[in-house]
Amino acid sequence: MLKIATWNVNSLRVRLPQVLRWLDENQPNLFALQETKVEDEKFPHTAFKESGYNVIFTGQKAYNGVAILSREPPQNVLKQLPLADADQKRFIAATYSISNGNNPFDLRLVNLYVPNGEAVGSEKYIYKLQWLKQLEKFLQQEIKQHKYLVILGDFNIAPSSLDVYDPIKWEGRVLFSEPERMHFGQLISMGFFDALREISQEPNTFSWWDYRTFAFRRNHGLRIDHILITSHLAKYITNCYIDKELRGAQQPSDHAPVIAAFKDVP
DNA sequence: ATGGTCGAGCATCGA
Repeated sequence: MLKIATWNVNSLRVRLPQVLRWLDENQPNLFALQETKVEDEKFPHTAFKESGYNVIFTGQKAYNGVAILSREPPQNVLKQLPLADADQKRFIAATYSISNGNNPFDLRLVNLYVPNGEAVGSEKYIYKLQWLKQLEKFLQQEIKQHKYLVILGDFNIAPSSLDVYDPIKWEGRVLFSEPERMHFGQLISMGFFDALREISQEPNTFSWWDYRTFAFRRNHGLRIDHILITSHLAKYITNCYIDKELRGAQQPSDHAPVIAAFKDVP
């Protein structure tokens, strides 16, 4: 049994009690976090060690920042997307030896905080598309080298109209524009599987709701947080779901965690 | 109706 999860926490220091409680209750092997919004010197690593988790992170003041909590120790850690902006801390990857009964295998985990893009046509939008292009170049190499490869995090892309509460209103807007969806489709044609869609085709399954306009209460959300897996893992997936409970908690992140579970690989 | 609310860190920016 292997459990992998991702959550955009929107400030790790504010959400730390929620992260620790969620870890204790769910016991994932691997937990990817985005928008930690904390410099490395101020990262709260001791709290995770006390919970029995290894942690790797790369962050900066006020914006961005990613981390991976893991039961297994990290190997071959990479803290930057090659050929992308090194000033924005949006990428961290590592390899983990998964026990898998008595038949261990190496799993490569790539944790992303894809640029938001602000508005279609803006400078930030162009930066987002360039960043995604570099990601695809990187993953074309990575997928050759790693049989068990997982790409997860906040992609800031809703892949299809099933993933948007009002697709007509959202058509052509940032997070749901055609070029962004094409990039997501590129990852699928590269050989990745959308873990949630391996389990369920339900519409209105969202991972992010705007803080404004009572969006969560009205389920006005988008599914922009994803777990992508190679076919070798897709064969053994047993469950994938979004834990909406945390979004309804006191002082919530605007995102909810996504969780995927796998049975042992023969 | 181009608003609204968070978080970081102290005026505004980013989402």
